[in-house]
Amino acid sequence: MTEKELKIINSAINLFAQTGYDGTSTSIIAKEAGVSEGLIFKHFKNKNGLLEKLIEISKEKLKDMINPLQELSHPKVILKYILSIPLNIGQQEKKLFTVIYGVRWQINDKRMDLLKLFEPKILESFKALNHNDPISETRTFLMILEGTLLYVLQNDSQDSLLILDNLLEKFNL
Amino acid sequence: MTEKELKIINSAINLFAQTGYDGTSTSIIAKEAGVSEGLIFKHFKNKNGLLEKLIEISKEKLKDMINPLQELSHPKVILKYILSIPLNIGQQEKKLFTVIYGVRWQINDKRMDLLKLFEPKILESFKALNHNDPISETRTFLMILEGTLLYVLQNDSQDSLLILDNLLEKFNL
Amino acid sequence: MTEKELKIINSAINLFAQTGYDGTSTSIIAKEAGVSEGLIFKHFKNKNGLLEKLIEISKEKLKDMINPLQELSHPKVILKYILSIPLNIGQQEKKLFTVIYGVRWQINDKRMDLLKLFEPKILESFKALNHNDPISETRTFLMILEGTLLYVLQNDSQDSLLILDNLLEKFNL
Amino acid sequence: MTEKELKIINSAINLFAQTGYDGTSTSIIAKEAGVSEGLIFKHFKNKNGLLEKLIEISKEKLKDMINPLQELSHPKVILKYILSIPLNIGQQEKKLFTVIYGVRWQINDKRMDLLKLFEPKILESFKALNHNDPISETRTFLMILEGTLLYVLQNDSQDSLLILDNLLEKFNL
DNA sequence: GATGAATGAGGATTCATTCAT
DNA sequence: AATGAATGAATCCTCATTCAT
Repeated sequence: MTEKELKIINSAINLFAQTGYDGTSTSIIAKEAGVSEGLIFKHFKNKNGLLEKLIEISKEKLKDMINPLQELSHPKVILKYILSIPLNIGQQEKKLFTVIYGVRWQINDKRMDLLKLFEPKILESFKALNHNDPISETRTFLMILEGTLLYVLQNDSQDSLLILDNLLEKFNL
Repeated sequence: MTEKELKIINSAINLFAQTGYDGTSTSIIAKEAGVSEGLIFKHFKNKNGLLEKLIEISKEKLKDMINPLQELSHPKVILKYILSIPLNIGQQEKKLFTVIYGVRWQINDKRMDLLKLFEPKILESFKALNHNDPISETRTFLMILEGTLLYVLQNDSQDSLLILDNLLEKFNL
Repeated sequence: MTEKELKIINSAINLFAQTGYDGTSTSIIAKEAGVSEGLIFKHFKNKNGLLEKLIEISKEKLKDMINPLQELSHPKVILKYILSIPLNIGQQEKKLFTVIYGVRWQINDKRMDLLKLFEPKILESFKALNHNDPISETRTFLMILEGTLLYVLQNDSQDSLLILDNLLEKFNL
Repeated sequence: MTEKELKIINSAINLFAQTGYDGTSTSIIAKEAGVSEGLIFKHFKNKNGLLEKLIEISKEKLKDMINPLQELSHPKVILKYILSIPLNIGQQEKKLFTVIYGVRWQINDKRMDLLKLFEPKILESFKALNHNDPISETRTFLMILEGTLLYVLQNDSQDSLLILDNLLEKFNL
């Protein structure tokens, strides 16, 4: 990955997050990145190829967030940790996820359902806790997780802790 | 409102919901509506004017959903009712809200925050219930409400009742 | 067919004949025609659609050349007439056929084989003349017809009559 | 001439013959040749330089075809031989000539008129045969020669002998 | 109210070409 | 000799929008 390739990616993240995929021209991306427009196509083949790259990067980031889960064993701790994820994401991740959400409504692709990645872990945890309807509870958990993520993406709130406490209580965690 | 005007609106709702605002050309809308392209501009001035119309319609629909609330007095009943709203919306509303969500990420406009409309009622209800932190609880309630709406928009689920029960329990309703 | 549509077609014929299909940009065509570039695409969908139109027109012209054949009955007269066709085409037809020939090497399409249209008439005539191998003779006739057309397209010769006489002699016509 | 240079030339012949000069990008040529795109420009300066090389090669091939003529003395034999040339060319030559023909309509260059090379020999032969209008007959001969070449380039026919016989008869050869 | 011909700016993409290594 | 990253002009095409009828 050359330096200019990286600059393109970063400009794309910023611009797609601000003005959306369709609303961002490749020429602006190039200008912002200080790069010729042609280079975008050399590296990513397509404007869409550039988007695909961002999706791929998002997946990587999410996997990095899941990794620590492997070392946790207690189900309550696992669920706590998952619920805290949306409230702890950094600026770069926020932008990336904003891009994904902005595009999700045009592109019907399972890969867009980022949080689905957590489903197995959540289900397994509720089972371990002997919840009487773990499947429903998992669905609700995911819905709330998504609501939280959406809130964070749009509000840059400071009271993450307060929000988290409130949510934990709802799930007796 | 002429018949052709209505056809334009309906085509716009369907197409914007499917392929997004930017992804839908005025020419396709016209073709779908069986109407000349020029007519769209006669009636709505702009492609954006057409979108504004859809937003306006969405607001109307939401107000229709809030109206019954005026006749309810018991706070628990009010909150129950609000939570049930996303789970009971019809096909047309679903499409409209999908349009709004698809556009929300490019257009930073308070009017896009549809559910904010319910905030006063929710806050008032939690206060009436003597909740010890009604403001936080309202925020959480709204987050979950949005998570629910998102889920409904994307999954056309059949078990609305199950989901609702599960959510009510979380708020002791 | 509007006036501007016609202007586009004429500019296309001239430019394609001069600089080839690939060598002619839609923007030059538009400029030459005194028309906005977009109009080309409104009317012909594609640059290729414009080419298709020219091919279609060429076919029409050829059919107009064949029509008089229906009224001829004597096989020798028919063959004479066909051989004279390349030598009598006008300026506009010359340009059109030049376009077709210029494009024929990239596009492998039966429709490009203009002279094939005459094959049935030629074969029928040689049969009527009791030629001992009418199929071979037809092939040779077509080869020579094409050689003649090519010569005319590239040389704007004045001695059509001389050439024709020479050819007629070869076929005992 | 390095091995890679040769590979470039061969790829160019194949691709230009298939999709035309304009229709073939230097990048495809490079890919097909298994070579970096830059190398094309190192060796041939230009895309056009590459074409010039192919034209040059074509001339060589034609000269190789003419050479045996020097050893022939009888005019009828000479004309026979010339007429047989288009019917005996190999695959590689076919492709090369197809390239030339494809480009001939854009580039107005005498060098494109391949068969002109034979003119002196043909004229001289008809004179030796005491033809009463050797100039006209030469022109006709060249026209037919070109028609034959065109036929061969487009039809990969198997009955070369039959065609040749038929042509010879037309010239009393 | 309605049409459809016409516009022109802007968009994604391709392509020949250069240059440092 | 050979690579491959990088360029920027040019190309085809789309799209919102206007206007005469």
